[in-house]
Amino acid sequence: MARNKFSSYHLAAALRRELDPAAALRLFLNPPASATPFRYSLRCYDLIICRLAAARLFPAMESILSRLASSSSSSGPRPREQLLCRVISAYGRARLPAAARRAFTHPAFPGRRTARALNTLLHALLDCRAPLRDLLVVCHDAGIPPDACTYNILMRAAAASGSVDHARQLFDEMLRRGIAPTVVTFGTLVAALCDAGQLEDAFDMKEVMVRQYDVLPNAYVYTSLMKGLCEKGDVDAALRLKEEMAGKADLVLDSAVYATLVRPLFRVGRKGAVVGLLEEMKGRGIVADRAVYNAMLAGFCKDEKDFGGAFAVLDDMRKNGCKADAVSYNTLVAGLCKLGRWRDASELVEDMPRRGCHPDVVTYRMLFDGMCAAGEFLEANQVLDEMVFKGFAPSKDGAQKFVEGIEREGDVVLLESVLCRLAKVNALVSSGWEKAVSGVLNEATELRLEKQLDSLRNHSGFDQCN
DNA sequence: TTAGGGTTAG
Repeated sequence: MARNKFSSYHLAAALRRELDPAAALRLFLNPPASATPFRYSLRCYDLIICRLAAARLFPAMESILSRLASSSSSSGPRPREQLLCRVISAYGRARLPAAARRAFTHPAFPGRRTARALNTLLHALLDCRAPLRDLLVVCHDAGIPPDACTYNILMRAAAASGSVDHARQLFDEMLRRGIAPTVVTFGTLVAALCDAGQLEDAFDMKEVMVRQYDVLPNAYVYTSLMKGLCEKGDVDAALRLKEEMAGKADLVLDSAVYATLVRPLFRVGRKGAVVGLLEEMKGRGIVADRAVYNAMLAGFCKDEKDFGGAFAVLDDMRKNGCKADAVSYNTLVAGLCKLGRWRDASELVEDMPRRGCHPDVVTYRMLFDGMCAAGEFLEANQVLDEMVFKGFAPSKDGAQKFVEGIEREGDVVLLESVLCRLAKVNALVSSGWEKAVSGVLNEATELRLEKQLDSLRNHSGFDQCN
């Protein structure tokens, strides 16, 4: 009988099998009956916390952390810092900086914090767009000796705030403290210099890292430099740099290297060279990813205005097992609308779910704006219906143009319905509707509408619209 | 635990 008992080992296996996080939580809280009180292993805590963190079920995750805190205060193995790092990162990805900071000091993890946890927190805060000074305060307060990774994150924060000089100062500081820079340090610095347009300094850094620090440039360093060259309009120099990479046995070319080159080549009218790049990738066994395809879609739609070519790219993506995302489709929708081809855009949007991608708020806004720009307000009205149903609001400009358009149609009933629907998604701009209303409505209707809209603004009268 | 590439609107 004892052998059949459901142990923490069995629970861990069951948690691994259960893909639905809510079901996994129920399983964790109510393990099948066992003769003795159930003892949770650290592994079970680890599994459920990671699952809840990934699913962003934070309140549930916090309650499990509290249980862990009270259970780990007794003797036994301590929760690993790696788990703490998962929790902190999850809060960073969810843009919850205060929660990330609280997690860092959570009593469920009684062990001493190392640079690893500190670095994870710094990175989470950087994800939340925290300014460099906040990160420096965190470093100071933690009292943990920084390592190269700490400095790399701080340098990136400096660059993100637009100060390459500060990034360089941090580099000097790490050298003074005897911390050896890594290839990531140089990758960060080169990218920062390129973003700031300081290409010469970036190329100097590529030399210095080898000569003075014995660190070889990798694909990250090369890709940043190639992008920098393209932005200066020197695509050929970027292509030469790619050849330099190919000539080095220790370097592996990847999809990112090629993605960097695609749009710049389209921009200068060299789409034939892009075909050559794709062939080259194939020859090297590099699979084109979404970044490469999306760059091609933008090239065909915006530079070439060749929608046959763009749709062919979509087909290639499907054939090659690369799933087009909303951005891929939005690029096409935007291009079509810009040329007044809103019918084609509308057909594509309708077909998106069948193709495995649901239109997002950007898709609808572009289609809506495209129809308004073409003066097709009744068509736009249909799109608005779908948007409101999904809780999407049109852009401020789009809503205004639309209301003005409906006003010109002179259909009072439609105008009333439009204003109500716009109000539902908070897209009512007062200047727009007041102007529209004053043009077409008689005083009594105007007064009634105004009342309705006031009550809508006070979030109390949605039923009046139906 | 840290760095590179692409793209839609506003």
